[in-house]
Amino acid sequence: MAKPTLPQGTRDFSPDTVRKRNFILSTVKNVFGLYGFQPLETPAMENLETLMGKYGEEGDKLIFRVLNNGLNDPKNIEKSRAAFENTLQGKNDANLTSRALRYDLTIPFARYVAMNHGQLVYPFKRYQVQPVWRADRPQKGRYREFYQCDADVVGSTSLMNEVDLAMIYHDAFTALKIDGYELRVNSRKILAGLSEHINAKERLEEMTIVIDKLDKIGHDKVFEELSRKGFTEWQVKQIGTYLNIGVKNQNEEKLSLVKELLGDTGTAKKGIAELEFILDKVKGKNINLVVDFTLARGLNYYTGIIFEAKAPASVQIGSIGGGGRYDDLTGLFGVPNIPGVGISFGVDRIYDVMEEMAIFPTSLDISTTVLFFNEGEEQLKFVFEIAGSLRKKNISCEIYPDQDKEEKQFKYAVRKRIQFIFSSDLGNYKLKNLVTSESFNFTASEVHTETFTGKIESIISSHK
RNA sequence: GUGACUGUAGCUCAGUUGGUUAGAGCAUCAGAUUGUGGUUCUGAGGGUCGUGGGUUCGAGCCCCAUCAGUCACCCCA
Repeated sequence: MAKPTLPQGTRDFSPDTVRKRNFILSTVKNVFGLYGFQPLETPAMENLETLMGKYGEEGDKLIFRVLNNGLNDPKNIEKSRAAFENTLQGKNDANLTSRALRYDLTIPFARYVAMNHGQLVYPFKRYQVQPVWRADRPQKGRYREFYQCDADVVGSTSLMNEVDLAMIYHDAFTALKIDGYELRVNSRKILAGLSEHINAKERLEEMTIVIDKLDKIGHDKVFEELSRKGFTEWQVKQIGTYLNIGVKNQNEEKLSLVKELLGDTGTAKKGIAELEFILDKVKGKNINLVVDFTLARGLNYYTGIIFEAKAPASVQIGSIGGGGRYDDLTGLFGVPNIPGVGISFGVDRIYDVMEEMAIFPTSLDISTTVLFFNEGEEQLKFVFEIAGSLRKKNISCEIYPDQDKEEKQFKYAVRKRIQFIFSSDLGNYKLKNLVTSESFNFTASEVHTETFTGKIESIISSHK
């Protein structure tokens, strides 16, 4: 038997990690719920056809395909062989692979909306937390299997949806105690306005992709790349003026400067109005919303407001979430005119941020609340009853299964980070808090009364 | 897909210009000690040195191939 290993780019998650991640997810899901979003799940696999062509040429290559079964069935062999030949030519052939693992949550959602658009109640607000798979080559912080956590609202063009989503970011990060996070906001319409302003309307996408790299490669390289792509000196200079506005401090100041620069285009005006609407609505909400004209976001289907959530500068992790508005979610599936806006939380990165800031609640470090030592048949019968009563009170507890040496049972409790142990050695009944080292002793007569479970319960709940 | 680097015990790593029987710490297990908290001591198990070739009297070490992993580019979360 060969050594067991994991497929490239996948991870096991240990109990400690899962507890912490569940804390993040339940906090975020709870906030989604408070804003009227409903949970949705879609299958791990979609028909390959559903996914192909939705993520660009590069994206198609990164889709994990699932091999069909029964290729070697005698009646299929000729078909299989032909399909394989097609595949070698770089074509898809449903006779070889007709299904694939989901690549993101947006396209399956679009597929769901397109399939059910007659039945859905609009505006339809859903959140979805599931793993996705990419056949990318993994590297630091990038995996072939990872979780996405999305919330979208479709069927409404109202900017109140954007306001809600901004508040969701704020409420979730506040609940997680990620102080110092920053929510950047921009509008694609302003970028579109910029492209009109420099007479390069048709090159919006190209320009956006370069601007999006600003954070990583810096102003100089961005200008270089723009020149290399054939933007004229004047155009690059205008883009430079635009990008410099982002350096100014106050949102109002930035808006007035961008009005000066791009106010001559109707598109930019609309974008500015969008930003002003959102800023006005969240005024006084203590939300750290920062207008950032350099924010572009790589994905090209955004058409309006775009968001990016940044981790506190002290942790140097960067983006922990993002999203934006799109005009037409389901057009590709034959159902036109369903606009939407959505956001995503980067769960893995949020985990890293919280780990680095050391802000996970300490209660997450405790696995079981009480361990009952195993000290023989007679005690076992007794503690089994107590354990049962505590569980009914929703207090987690376990009885050590074997009558091992006390030291071994003790070590188990310490290593598993159990908060309390209960032992009854030689008629000396004791509940001990391993976190604070406090002990509570009981006499045999005390222990065998009906109120005893209640006593334990109150000790435990006062130490939470 | 392109490039660079790394593969020695369950884990982290030593291993000299190529030279007897490949080591340490941690972890595991057993025993002893300790009479109340992760102690200490002793011992044991555990390795085809990623795999396959080659050079050599002799390879963990040198050469070639191959596989795996890590990192960077592209792209993205």
